[in-house]
Amino acid sequence: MIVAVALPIPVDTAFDFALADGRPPEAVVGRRVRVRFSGTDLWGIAIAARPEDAAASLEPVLEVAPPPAYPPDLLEFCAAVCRDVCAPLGLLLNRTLPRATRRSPAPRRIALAAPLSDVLAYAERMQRRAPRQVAALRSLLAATGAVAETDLALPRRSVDRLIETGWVAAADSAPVARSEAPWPEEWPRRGRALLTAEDRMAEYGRLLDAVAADGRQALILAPEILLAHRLYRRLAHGRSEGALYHSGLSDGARGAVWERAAAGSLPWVIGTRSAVFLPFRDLALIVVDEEQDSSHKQADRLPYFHARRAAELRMQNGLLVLGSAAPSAETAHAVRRGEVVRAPTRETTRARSWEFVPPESPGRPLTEDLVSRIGRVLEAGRRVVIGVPRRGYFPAVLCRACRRPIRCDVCGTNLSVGERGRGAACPVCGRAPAVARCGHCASTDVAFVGYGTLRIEDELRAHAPKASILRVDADAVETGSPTDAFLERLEETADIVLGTAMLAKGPSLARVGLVIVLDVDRRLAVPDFRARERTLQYLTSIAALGGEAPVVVVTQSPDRSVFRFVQSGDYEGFLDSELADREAFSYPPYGHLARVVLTRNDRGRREADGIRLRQEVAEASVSVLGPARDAKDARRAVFLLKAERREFLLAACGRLRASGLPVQVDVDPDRP
DNA sequence: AGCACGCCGACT
DNA sequence: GTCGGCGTGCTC
Repeated sequence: MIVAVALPIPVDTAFDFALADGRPPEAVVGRRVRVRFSGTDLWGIAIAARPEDAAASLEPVLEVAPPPAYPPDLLEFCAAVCRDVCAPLGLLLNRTLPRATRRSPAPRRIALAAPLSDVLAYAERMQRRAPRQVAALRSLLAATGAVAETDLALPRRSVDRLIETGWVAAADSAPVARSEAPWPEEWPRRGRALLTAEDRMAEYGRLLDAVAADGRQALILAPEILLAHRLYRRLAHGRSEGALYHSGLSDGARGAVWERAAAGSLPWVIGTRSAVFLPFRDLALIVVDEEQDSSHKQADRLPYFHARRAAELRMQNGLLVLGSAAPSAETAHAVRRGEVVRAPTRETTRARSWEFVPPESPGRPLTEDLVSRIGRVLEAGRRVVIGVPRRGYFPAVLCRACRRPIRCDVCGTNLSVGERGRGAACPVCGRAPAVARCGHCASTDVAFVGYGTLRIEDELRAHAPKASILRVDADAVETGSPTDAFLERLEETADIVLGTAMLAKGPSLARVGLVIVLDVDRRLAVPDFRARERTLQYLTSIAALGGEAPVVVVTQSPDRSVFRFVQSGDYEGFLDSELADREAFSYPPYGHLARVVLTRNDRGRREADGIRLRQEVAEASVSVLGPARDAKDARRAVFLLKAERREFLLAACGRLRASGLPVQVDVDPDRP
């Protein structure tokens, strides 16, 4: 048998190896296999098997791992996702499948997993060498369907061996406990629907119960581990048998969920984007919660895929629910085209008052009026929520003479002041020069400029010394993933909660009397065609933290149209103007983008390759923008490919990847 | 992604 | 004369 193996390397081809241990193809396709490749041992995923050709003299498959494994339909889905984003399949397959671990024994039901004629031939051959395995096979041949392992009265090892070699598979374990919940009549059973209520939890719960009542499976995707945990805590209450799944779990824990999903004994899973690749048997529902959140896009490593789009590809025979109080332009566009239906919204948007006020001065956001309002709110026993755009103390250090930023001698990053009472330091390499000196005019007369969470915290302490203040930013939550304990503090103790964008993902808080958003202009000035959309979404979610509390937004230009739409709650009006803008420049959802990063040390070669890159695309229906300089890495030239039709864009990306140019391709980038 | 090969600058 | 830097190309 020749086995095609997808290796964990960024190439599009699978590599062929030979396997001659007599096992059937079903027992190797989808499994992890070990092979000798380019001088080293590598684990890959077997994606196909075919009978041996006469001439083939290939390296052998050295080892076939026991389950978890990919069922054939899941391999096909993974391939479809990779085709959709022009990414190498081998990386996806190898990063997604949990590694096999020794699992605690659980009672199993097993069934034959290969054609009867093959089983008979194998039993014949193995009669002497493995009599107990053959005995098990004969019992299964005699039975109709699955058999409880305990009924075979054979050593567990023999059955393990049969499962490992693929002759036998774990069958559906105990049937899923069925609830009586009927399918909610206002929900379609298939297609795509948008749910815009601020609190969507109860609706998700009803849907989970309805899916369980049908004996099918449901998946809820959250943009981050923390949010998945929060959904799980609220939805698992009173519902047994479900599971949480994300990349932060151990291989053992992920493998256990994987196997339960494959066996069909798992009615629901709540997880992050990797959960879309679980081997569900019969998926009736996928919910993509906070569908507008860019964390649904895997942007840090290949494959660069978006969980919302993967969920669309995955959901063939059921309902896809997109949940968001402020949907993405992509989803809103699909609603207008009738591809997505609006789900019933039980709760109308909360009535809340919005004010847009200018700061005291550019460097001093809190006006006297705001300070006294904060005091009154605290005195009334209510809390204040404050959104600050940056962490640290002074985000910028400028030369007073030439107004240029002071840069780090070592890495060239602009210096800032990260902690109170400290001097300027490099936020990247940590270097703190004894004397900050301007690299341009050599002046040592520098100005500390702007404000971050720490400086606002200091100011508030001065104004309200008795108030307890909780700061939510990357420094306060350390590893970037707030713990449950941290969230409890957020919910219970603080009079003033202030934080960066991280705060907007927090749980809604009780007793809030005022929400303040500082320097929203910074968000609107980001060079990203989604800046307006993202700003509106940020305002929506931070306002939701405070329930019906009034919101004060500090901005230098209170008359911007986006604020008018926020104030009147006219989200549809905002979308009209936003979609018109996107259409004018063929941005998503009217056009498709790919971000192509070309990395080359030598400037001359980089420029020559840039020209070659344009030649490789050479397609009238795909425009190439750039190269733009990468802010962080001078060796990288960034191009943006834009096309109205996706197939042309994907074809161009495919040519680029095959061209040998040192490029990385990100289809549907979350930023331009 | 690794890993080996190959071609150019600073050392014993 | 070599050691080792990176740029290039290949892997069943």
